[in-house]
Amino acid sequence: MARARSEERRAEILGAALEVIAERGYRGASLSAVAERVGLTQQGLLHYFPTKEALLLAVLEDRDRWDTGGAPGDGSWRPELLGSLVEYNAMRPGIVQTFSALLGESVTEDHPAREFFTRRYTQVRARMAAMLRTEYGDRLPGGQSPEQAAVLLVAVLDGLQYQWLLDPESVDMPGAFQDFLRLLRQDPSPAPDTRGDQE
Amino acid sequence: MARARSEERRAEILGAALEVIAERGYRGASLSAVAERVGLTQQGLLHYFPTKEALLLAVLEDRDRWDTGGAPGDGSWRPELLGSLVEYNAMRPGIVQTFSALLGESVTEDHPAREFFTRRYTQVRARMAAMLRTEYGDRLPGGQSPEQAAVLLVAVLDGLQYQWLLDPESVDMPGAFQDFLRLLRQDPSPAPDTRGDQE
DNA sequence: ATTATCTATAGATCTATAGATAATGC
DNA sequence: ATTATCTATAGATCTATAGATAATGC
Repeated sequence: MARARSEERRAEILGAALEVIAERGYRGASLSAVAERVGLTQQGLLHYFPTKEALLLAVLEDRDRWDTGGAPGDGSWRPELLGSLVEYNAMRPGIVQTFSALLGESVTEDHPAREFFTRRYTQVRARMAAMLRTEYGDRLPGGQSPEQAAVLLVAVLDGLQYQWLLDPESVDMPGAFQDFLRLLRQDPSPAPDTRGDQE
Repeated sequence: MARARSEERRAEILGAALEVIAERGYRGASLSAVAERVGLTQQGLLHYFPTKEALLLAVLEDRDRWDTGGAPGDGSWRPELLGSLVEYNAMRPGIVQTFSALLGESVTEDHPAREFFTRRYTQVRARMAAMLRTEYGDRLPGGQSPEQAAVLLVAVLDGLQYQWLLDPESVDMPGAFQDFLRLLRQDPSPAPDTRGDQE
């Protein structure tokens, strides 16, 4: 049972770290703040993760397993599922904020998450390209290769998150993403436009 | 002449701050690091900007004046000019990095740049929408309203910057942006695809 | 007088190490 | 024995304030 208890504690700590990082970023997050949330002293926390950097990397790995774990290996993805993912994210600003804050910091020198994100984006682009190829073949309706469209797809996902986090009233993230999917499909259908930016 | 000297010094400091923020973000940037680059002590620097936050806000205002100043009020923008802007940015990773790092941090609680970015994005979306309306009227070729397209346009600009900063070898930022413009135009032209993500 | 800088320093943090103590598992 | 925590603390920083000193402008 000791192992199980320990794992539980670790998971609690990771959860608290996720929150604190969402609020203050990695550099702004202090070990004490994380420790306090799980009722430990800062030194007690270091028993589970030997350094602050180790804690961050554990958070990233954990989240990555979660996010990637939900979806099977490669093949079975479809663009519509991505739409649902965005809708899901729109209900969990905390997680989105953690990742957006870390992504922003990660472009900074010697940031411990930099390598993680670099690798991850390479993977995600490849996965998206594979999905688009399955869906559309070697050319999308608009003439782009799946690889070309994949970079844009990922850019839209990230870019929308920042606009949405800063101003959720004005930016309908899921709706905008649907617009983008329609654009890729070259589908000149309804395109409701029942939303904002009317400030 | 005293005023001029002083203004010069301020400008030097703003430049140094821009660099340090690019390297470490705002929270990670120390006043000493900025001061050192202009040959001042940290306390000497505080003679020009009374607090760290004031320095950040001055950097943002300064840059904003620059970026916005280059282009006239509203009307005369065209999508092609945006393409050139992206090409220009691709040659100045430092500036892009400063802004990307700050944008990332800004979604974090109580961040002094948050309000600035929120306001700025509202403005930028409005400006882009106006540009698209001038170019295409009330519906783009793909059926989107200018407002709908504007959110996506801005998202693509930001999102591409992160992917490019993390992995400039694999991501052709200007090329990808051109792909996006073609997508908006529904222009199934060449779409060269002479580039990467082949890792 | 005002402006530009400096030294000294208060007062907060922050991460990480050392080592004690209690509890748990065999 | 090992695991979980704690107290004490070293050693770095960091921002900001106070007040001195030199230089500049009138």
